[in-house]
Amino acid sequence: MAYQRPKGTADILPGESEKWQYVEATARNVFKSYHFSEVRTPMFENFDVFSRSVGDTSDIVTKEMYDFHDKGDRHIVLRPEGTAGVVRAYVENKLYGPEHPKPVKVYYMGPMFRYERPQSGRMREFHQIGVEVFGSEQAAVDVETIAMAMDFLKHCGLQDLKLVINSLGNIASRQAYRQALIDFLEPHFAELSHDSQERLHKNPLRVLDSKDEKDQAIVADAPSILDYLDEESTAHFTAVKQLLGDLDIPYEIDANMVRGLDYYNHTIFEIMSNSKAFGGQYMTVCGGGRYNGLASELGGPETPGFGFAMGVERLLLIMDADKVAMPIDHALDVYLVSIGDAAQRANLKLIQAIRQAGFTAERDYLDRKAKGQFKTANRLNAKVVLTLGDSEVESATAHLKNMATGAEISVPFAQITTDFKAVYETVLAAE
RNA sequence: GCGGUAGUGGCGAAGUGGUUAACGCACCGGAUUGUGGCUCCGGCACGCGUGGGUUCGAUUCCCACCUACCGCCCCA
Repeated sequence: MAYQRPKGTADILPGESEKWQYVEATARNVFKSYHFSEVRTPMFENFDVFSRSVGDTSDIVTKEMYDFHDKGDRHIVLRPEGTAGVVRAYVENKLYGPEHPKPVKVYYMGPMFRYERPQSGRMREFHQIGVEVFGSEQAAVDVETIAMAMDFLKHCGLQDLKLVINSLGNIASRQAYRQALIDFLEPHFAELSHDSQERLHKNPLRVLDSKDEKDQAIVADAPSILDYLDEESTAHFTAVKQLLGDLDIPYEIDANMVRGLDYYNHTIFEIMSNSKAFGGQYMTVCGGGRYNGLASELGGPETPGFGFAMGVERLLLIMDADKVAMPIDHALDVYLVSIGDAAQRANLKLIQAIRQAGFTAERDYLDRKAKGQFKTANRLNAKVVLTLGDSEVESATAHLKNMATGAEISVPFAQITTDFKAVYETVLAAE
């Protein structure tokens, strides 16, 4: 094989691309009903946009970014996630200005890049559908946005979803907890896994997330962040839980759940699926939360924010495993069969007229025999086949065959070019 | 970054240190000068992931690399 696609990338071919379109269209529809608008930001940003926002001790920044220096010696990175760029755009374009009604609600969909070892549901170039809401601290924003994510996944046919929430509290609460956690873990330092030792001082919350058994045993007795929430943080989290209850959205609280990105505070959540696609294990399809303070971190005014992102590859994996039926439209209205050069020429005008009339039409381009052309028409599921040979060209009349019934009728060219809709209906009615 | 498994035509899949690399599906052609299904006949890998090495000879043995899949790490 002369050329191969880069490791961890995929070609999304016809047959597969229709599924992507369906998922994307579903997202647009659902998001529209919540009054979100699309935003499109660059696929690469300055390095600082991510190191500032995602956190320079995060795994994403320390080892997973596709970064390089361009010909102007700018330090560029292919975006590893969507939020930072959207926040940058929000600030740079002053969407915080008074002429923009608050909250500003946007969604995006597109490729993200992380330098990782590919696995099922994890690619180096992968795709996310995400949303961001700027300008409101209200718990209703958290809850409605979570509800929208659930809504979307249900529209995609997903069953058995589990919503897990937690609160990281505001900056003060988080700082207090961070210290408490360090104080708790330090006596156990020698027993911790290597990774957790590394993280203890850089990002102790991540130790909570460790899958190492010994770490988990230690962490089991660690203080809970929920006990360190101050009054404001508690009030917010309580409101979130109440509103989820009002909407009858079931959820679990996992006080050990953290996020890989540093910018989160207050509510964080994940939506998980235990689909066969992941061997019955729970796998996260959607993750997000609140990120008050990120906009100011990127040079804008203090602005509360809330958002989520979901992995399209993972979503599609689940939909495949769960055999979700997608209404994919492959309909071909007309296939044109022509025998001989004169017929081919005549067909050109007819097929264009048919397409202009709003019908889907295909023909043969390989000079195949009539039989071969009919076989193709059949395989493409053409509803009607229009046949043309020398005699038809002479009489300026085409044969139209109803492929379902086998009935055939003759129609003058003039009628086909001027009113194909009527012709088509006549053929379909032919027994 | 670490560990494991694998890589033969468009797809699935057999196979061997040595003349022409099974078979199935798909596709193309013919039987049927211009009509879909079935059947029958015929065609379809100068090649066995890539590059080296061993050998008189390698798809088969050895090494490296690449890629995919699974797990770790982490995440969507």
